[in-house]
Amino acid sequence: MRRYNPKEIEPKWQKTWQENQIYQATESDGKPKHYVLEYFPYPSGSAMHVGHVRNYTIGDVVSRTKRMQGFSVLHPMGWDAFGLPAENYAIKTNISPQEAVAKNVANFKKQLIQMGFSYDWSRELNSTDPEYYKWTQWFFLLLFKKGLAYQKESLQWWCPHDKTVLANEQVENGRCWRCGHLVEKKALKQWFFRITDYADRLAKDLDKVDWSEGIKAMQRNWIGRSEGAQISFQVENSSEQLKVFTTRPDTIYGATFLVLAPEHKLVNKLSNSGRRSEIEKYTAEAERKNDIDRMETEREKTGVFTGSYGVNPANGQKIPIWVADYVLPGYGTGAIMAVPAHDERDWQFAKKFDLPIIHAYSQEGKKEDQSYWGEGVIKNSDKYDGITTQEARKQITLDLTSKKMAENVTNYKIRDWLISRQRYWGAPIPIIHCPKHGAVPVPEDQLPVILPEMDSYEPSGDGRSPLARVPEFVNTKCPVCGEPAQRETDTMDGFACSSWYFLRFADPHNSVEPFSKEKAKFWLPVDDYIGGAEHAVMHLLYARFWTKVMYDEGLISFDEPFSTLRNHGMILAPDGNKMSKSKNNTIEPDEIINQGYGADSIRLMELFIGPWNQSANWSVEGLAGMYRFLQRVWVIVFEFTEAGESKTERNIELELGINRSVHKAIKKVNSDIKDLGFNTALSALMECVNQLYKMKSPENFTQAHDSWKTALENVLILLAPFAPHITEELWKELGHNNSIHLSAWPSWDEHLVAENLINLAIQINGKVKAAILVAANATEEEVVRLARNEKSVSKHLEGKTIKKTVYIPGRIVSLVVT
RNA sequence: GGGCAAGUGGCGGAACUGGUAUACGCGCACGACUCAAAAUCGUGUUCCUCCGGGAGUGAGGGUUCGAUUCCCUCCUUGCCCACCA
Repeated sequence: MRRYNPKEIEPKWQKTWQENQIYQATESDGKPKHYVLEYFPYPSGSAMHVGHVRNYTIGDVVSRTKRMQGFSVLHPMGWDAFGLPAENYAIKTNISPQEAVAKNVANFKKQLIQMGFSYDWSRELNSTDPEYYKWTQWFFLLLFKKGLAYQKESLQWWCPHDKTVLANEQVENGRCWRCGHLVEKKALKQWFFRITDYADRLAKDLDKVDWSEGIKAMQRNWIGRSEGAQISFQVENSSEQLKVFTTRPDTIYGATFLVLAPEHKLVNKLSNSGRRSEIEKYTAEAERKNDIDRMETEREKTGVFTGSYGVNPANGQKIPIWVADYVLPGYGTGAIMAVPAHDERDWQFAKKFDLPIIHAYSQEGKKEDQSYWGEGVIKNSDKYDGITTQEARKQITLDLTSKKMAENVTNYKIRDWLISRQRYWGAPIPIIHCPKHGAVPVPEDQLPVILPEMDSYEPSGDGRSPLARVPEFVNTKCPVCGEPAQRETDTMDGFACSSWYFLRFADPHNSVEPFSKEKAKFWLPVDDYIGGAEHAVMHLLYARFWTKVMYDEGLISFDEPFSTLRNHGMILAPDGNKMSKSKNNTIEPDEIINQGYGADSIRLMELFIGPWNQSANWSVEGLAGMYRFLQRVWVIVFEFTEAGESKTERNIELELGINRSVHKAIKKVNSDIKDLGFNTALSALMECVNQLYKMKSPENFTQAHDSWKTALENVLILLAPFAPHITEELWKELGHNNSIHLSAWPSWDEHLVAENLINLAIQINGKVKAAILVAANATEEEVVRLARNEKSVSKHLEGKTIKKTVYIPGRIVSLVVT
């Protein structure tokens, strides 16, 4: 018998699969389609570790299973290679980003191939390829023409380390999501995508997709839709009205002051001359203040009185107008009505500055000594007293609306997507600035706007892109008038590239359009999108937005790109920490393969370690168990083929045992794999192999040759999606010349799986006292009689009376005695 | 503070729709093979026990003939969001 040596068989089969192109996706074979996609990776300098590999393993098992179950499977791979990590890596290693990407892609690809993943490499794509970013630019122009891309001067998050602006989503706790430096605010003219126009649909359509509640909640939270009213307060002795946004118009009778954000337009106008210097000092301070400080919820409230008053439109009360930085300028109207009795922040502010509070009362009529924001019955509100808060919300808004002092308004926390970056390594924004015609789109036939090669592409930090230093790039002619004009020098956020790549995979080599409508219609939407939760708000939100824009444009016939989203759990280092180069605790598949375990054992470990959607610590010892299991499969198959065919007397009992064991496994693997229960599917296979292992012997192989052969074939097929190399090798050993990965998935015979003798537990007063074997078709009467006569049961029944008997067929007999 | 997960042997975890808790794997112990070791194979492995049993799924209650599973209260951990009115 040959030894099981993964180092020898794995590269061999990887080469054969590639040569025979067995994983190529085709639209024309009449099978139903299934599109499995893993987030396309960012090929960075450091190699992939076993944590990354889990994502691709899950996708590969799904793809392989679906393929064997008769689907035409699209399982592609590409490279999301624009962006800061690639550029920073290139700067650090002193090579060009182009070279850096080529090098890293080659390394990643080698790693993926040696894991035996079944990608259709003929569809490989790279977001930095002009043939790809040509269409990213095309989509930019589509958004521009639809009025969804615009330029605006505003204060933006700026990372002083990476020397570029960042989108809101890319600022984490006041720090840059890439390098971790504290971000600042900088006034710059920037490009935005009007994602806020789609906020409502992006929130609502989450109901249509099969995603985990967690991710949906994160998106809903990020979009932050809230319904309320915009209410106008007349400013006393002025023609100005102060508009505030509130979700609780029902509490308007409890409003005791108004608050403006320091940045609010009316601050200056409403400042009393006597108080002006104090107010200016406060707003200047607020502006200077670090944004993290300002967002700190534990901080003491600060603020200053303007000296002006507003009139409550509901009751005509005059209330003071304050300025405070706990009110945010970018949300709602940048001004609020403060109701200390029903809002914790207003309560704190009122306490701090000794402002009046109209207290809430508990149900027992007790005066509350804190703010109360729950629902209830209205009090102290004139004619609204006695109705519920929900009812009052509607009624008060309605009454104020008729007086033209309010309107229903829906607000969102989400802001427009800041798309421009002042960095070199991105797709150039295809716009030409003409002194006469303003921002003019680059004509479609001039796309792509090629990113020029530069010797020195480091950011300067002056807020301008390095491309501004290339006159041949910048200086051009206006497409409208032909007069001298200048190209836009900012590049696009890398997330633009990844907002449509899943569509390009349907038609990756199309040179006349981003994708053909027919091919996109055939393959999309993605049936299984697999990846980690780190993309919950950024990529997934942006890709949904682009998809809806394309839908509105009639390019595609669906408006949600990912029907099912599968969020896998993270693999942590054995020490329980996240794997990272800096912690020096990464484990790479390469080392394990070199040790001789092989990719198949790694794949098994990735899945057997726990439920696919829960995180787990990598286990070095566990890997040996996977290898042992595979080796047992190896041994049975070889001992079987070496035993030969000599047909002696058939052993019916043995045949039945073999078949039963395998059919049970087929059934279990089928039901588990539907919900990605890979760990339990593998345990069922191990159980089956252990049983077969105990049955095997040279005589038994020849006595039940055909049953053994079918059984082993079925075991190999079930195992093939998990361990593609060893199963392919053993498939050949069993005499097959085609690939196991193109064979049909097995079904099971329910008669073989069903037991005719059932082990039934007997409970007395809820405690298990015994177990009896009964025929599966026994009547209740028989079963109860057998149960009562069982020795360990009858002794508990002596001198007692049975009050109740419960019999659940196939499960339990429960006797209640006194 | 809000949302979403999760808590079961020495460890990773399993348990269908409320029906014999601890499948499968790791580790460990003992045995076989070996001059020996590794590898491999076999047996055992929740805890306590006076060997009759008893306790047991984060804690405490409840519903039920029966609860890891359903309900209530609480504790702990992870992730995401957080002055969004």
